[in-house]
Amino acid sequence: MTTMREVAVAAGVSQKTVSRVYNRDPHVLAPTRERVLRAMSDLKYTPNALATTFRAGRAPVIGVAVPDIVDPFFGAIVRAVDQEAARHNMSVLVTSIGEDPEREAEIVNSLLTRSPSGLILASVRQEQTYLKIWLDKLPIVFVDRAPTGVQADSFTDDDLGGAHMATTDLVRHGHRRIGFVGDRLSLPTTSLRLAGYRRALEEAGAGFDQHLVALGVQDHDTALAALLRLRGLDDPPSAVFSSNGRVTMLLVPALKKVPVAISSFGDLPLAASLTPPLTVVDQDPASVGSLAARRVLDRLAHPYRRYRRRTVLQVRLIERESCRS
Amino acid sequence: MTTMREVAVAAGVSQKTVSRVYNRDPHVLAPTRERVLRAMSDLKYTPNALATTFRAGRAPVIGVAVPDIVDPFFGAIVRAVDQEAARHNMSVLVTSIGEDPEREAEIVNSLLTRSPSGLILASVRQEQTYLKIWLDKLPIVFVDRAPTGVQADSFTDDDLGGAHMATTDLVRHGHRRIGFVGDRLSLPTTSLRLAGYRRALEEAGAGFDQHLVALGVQDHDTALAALLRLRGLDDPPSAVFSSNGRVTMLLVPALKKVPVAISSFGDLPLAASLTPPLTVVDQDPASVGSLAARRVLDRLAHPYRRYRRRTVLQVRLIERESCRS
DNA sequence: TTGTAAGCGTTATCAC
DNA sequence: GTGATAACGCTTACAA
Repeated sequence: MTTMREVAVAAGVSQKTVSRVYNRDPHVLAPTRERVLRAMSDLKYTPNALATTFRAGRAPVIGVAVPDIVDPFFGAIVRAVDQEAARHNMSVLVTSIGEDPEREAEIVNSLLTRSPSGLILASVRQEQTYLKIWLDKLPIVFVDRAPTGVQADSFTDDDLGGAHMATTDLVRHGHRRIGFVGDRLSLPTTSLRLAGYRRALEEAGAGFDQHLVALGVQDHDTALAALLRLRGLDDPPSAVFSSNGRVTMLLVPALKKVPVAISSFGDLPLAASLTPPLTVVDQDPASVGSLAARRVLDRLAHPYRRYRRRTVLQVRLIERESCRS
Repeated sequence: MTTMREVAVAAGVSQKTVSRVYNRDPHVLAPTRERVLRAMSDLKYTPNALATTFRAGRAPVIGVAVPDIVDPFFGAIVRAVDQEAARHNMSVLVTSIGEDPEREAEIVNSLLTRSPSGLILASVRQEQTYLKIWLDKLPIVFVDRAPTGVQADSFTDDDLGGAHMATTDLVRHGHRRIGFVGDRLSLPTTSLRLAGYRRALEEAGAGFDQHLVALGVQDHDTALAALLRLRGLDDPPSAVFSSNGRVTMLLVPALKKVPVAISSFGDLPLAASLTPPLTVVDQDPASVGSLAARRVLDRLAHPYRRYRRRTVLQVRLIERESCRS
């Protein structure tokens, strides 16, 4: 790798002049610039990005931490961030947190150690106070789940509204007993969706029944168990509302054994091709990722500008047939 | 952030001694080490990773470039790399290449500019000679698709064998006219799978018919068009073999309009829950990612050791009902 | 307009 | 065993 110093020698100028030319500083005479440019191309000069980064004190990189990059929802967020970042000559440092809240701080801190210029996070924790020491060092933007215990930007979906919409839709299709199947109430998405579900039921005069709430779904076994428990109730539900796409993915195979109408918060890749086609609340993760990335970039470009902290994106119901049954 | 210099002053030693203590150099007297360690914890010393990286000349990072991170196949590779990397205090720089071969070099070169310690690549190009200048600078490992025009490690699946297996299975279910639906023959995966398909047909005495090969599938429209063209043949196929998971994802919705038996190279998230359940060749992308990451790490740890260049992983057929028709 | 010198925080060299 | 000094490649401050 050839360095600025070498280019400087070749062009018969100082290192600083090469730096100026490279960085398009106008204070260089045209002929000088020509000489330097020639030397640069002759020697195939490429700047050492590591040195620039070191100098700058931060890497031209956006860190992204999500529960699971294989989940198409989070995958879409990461891809959108990547595209937005690429436009600004930035790269994306990703990591999958997993579902264990205990490990998050360690994983994210290790990501932050790499001095990214910004962080985009879908936290699996109930509070994120461990991030406090970082808040004044780089822009941190929460996606999908708003922060608790720290002040930071967030782009989330209208969890309450979406759940309300989906539940109301089930009621409209004649369901009175509707189960809620989810993972952990410690996640704001889940608790908000439960709230939306509950409100819809109450508004419909169908009443809220704690027994219809089945939490703790983590894998195929717990998903099946949840459905079996609901079916075993004295007054079993005729439909269930699944609180997120991951849970729905686990629930779908179990529906073969425990058929029941279903509506899902979160779209799935082949939702329309299932039998019956799945009714879902569509979330547009690409927009979330894109907005989050742009916010990071905006904050870097305009450190003192003020922004709206919390942005809630609208969701829409895609009615298909699984809500009937 | 406190620096080594500050720790050195606090402990009354030289900067180099702090460095030695931090790096567990045994050539430090116990009492000296104690003093330094105390100073480090008093001042909450954390090394500046950017400086270390600059010094080292490469970042503790593995670059990963895949066509599309949202594709669960590639997502699983990325996640596996991430897990393996994390164990070695490395991070992962990802990027989605897209499907345009023209853009790959630019995208991957920009990733390489960040000086990752290694690169894992699922190329969308027919040849990768643009990587030649990098080969002696960092370990490059190809996944899913073996390299052409450059010598590098690769972890791929048994494309020919898997396609042969799936096609033979279709024949066993009574199909004689079997279509091949794919994307681009310039991808080694596609051409190898076509070869396996062809060999299976010839071995079965069913003969190979060029008209049964439908390429160019890129989206829902082209997928449907491919099926329609095949159905319109004088002697239409009773089954199709889909050359990869992405194509299958596009084909599945079209099957509603053009029903035909199908078998897919590449598993899908809800393959077993479709109607009919999809017969697939299962690929285990997590192993591919994990092996690739370990190879990168091994090469970094043992620069002069020799390794097998090409590793082909076995695949297995998961028989479900879509192959019947 | 151009150049000199210093410095970012770490590690390597080589004395002592 | 420990430390002074230089070096990595770039940018900033300041001079000329």
